[in-house]
Amino acid sequence: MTQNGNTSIVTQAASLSPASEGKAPRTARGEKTLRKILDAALGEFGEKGFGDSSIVGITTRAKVALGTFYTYFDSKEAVFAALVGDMSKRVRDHVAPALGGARDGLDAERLALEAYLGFVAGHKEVYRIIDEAEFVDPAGFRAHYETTASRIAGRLAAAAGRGEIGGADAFATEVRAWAIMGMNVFLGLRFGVWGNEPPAAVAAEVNHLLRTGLEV
Amino acid sequence: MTQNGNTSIVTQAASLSPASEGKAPRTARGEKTLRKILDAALGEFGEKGFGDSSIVGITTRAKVALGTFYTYFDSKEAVFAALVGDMSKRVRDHVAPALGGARDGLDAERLALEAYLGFVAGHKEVYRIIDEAEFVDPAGFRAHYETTASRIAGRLAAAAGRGEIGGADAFATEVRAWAIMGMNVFLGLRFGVWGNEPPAAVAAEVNHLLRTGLEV
DNA sequence: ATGAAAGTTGAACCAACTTTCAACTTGTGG
DNA sequence: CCACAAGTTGAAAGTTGGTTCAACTTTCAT
Repeated sequence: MTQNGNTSIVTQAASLSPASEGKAPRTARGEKTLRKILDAALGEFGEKGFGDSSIVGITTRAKVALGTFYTYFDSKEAVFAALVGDMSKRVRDHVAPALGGARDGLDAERLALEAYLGFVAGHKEVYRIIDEAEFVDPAGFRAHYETTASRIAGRLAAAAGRGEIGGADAFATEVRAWAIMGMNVFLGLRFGVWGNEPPAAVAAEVNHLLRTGLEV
Repeated sequence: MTQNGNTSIVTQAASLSPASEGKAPRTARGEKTLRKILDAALGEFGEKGFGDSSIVGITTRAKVALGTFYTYFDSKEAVFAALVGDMSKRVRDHVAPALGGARDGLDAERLALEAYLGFVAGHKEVYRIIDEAEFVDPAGFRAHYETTASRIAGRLAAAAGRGEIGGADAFATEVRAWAIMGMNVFLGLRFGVWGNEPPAAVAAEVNHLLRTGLEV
């Protein structure tokens, strides 16, 4: 339940290996070790949270010596920050392709929520890392949500441009974007992390709300 | 900016002094000390976050000896949990009265958001404590949001009963409630904690969305 | 007034981590 | 095939901060 079958979620994140300043691996061996550490860190942080995690815990999981950790990172905070970046990208990369078959702007939001809920259910650790970033890596946290909100706002503006939804100035658009993002995140917590209700059902209900509102 | 003028937000929370099991104060003096510790803890946690806070930091702020802390609490986690309970109640107590003059069910939600935004702007520490509870006091965190969601769901059900909004089964009502709550929390972060846009403007925009949706 | 209960104090103890480092191993380019 | 750079190792030093406790002070009921 805690971990997904795939051992290396980080590995999939291709080239980007954001180690600490001036600590990038220079050989294939080093790169492999760095990945092992990142994977282990994801597991450790996801399971225990930042506070109860330790570097020994990470290196033990990664099956490398304690000192090796410092070859790639300056501190516990640094690995965490690296992970936040990776996870942020990972969520984006999972949701983006789902928008392809959208019939209109609001359908895109429905698909986005559905994809997000599915992702969260399968990767609770990722949800947790991003949430905890508020306290461990505030800059990364803020960057993640501001980027996400901008993306939503962009979609809304496009839909407004196509005459699908009511137009709005910059302020109203930002309010709408943050509202939608907040909905998504909390629905992810309730129906993805805590419960496991079918994403499509949740997304459908939300889409109805988004389209026509609640008033009779 | 960090702290509000009022020294003792906890003090206002009247009687409830949720110290650790079997550690309730039995005299007036003890009660006063407990309040000093709770106030200091709120300041410490709100400023530094749980991880960077220390019990020495708390007792220093409270101007009591280190050992005194353990007269009322079993651990750092225990004070935090006590605070989460207090803060949860505090938010509720600030929002509830604002609903009084609502014209209808959805107007109540508008007023609730407006009151919440105002509260958050003035008490960023409270927002932070509740958010960090996800990792320090998961049970308290969950209780807070489940309670809040139930309250919103109750209001929606009542509005539906009065024929103001479209009816919905239990599932749909819960989805709606969590969606509204998520919106509120994220708007609180963006426009209350990070920015300070006028609550009324934000709430008005959201209410429009909630009433008639985005579709033209 | 008085003694038992409640509360306060802070030095000292201790467990848990982070971080460093000098020796050792592996891989690779010339 | 050799030499040097890159990477790895884990014991040990160093730090931090939570928790304990026995002595001391204050409160309050009788």
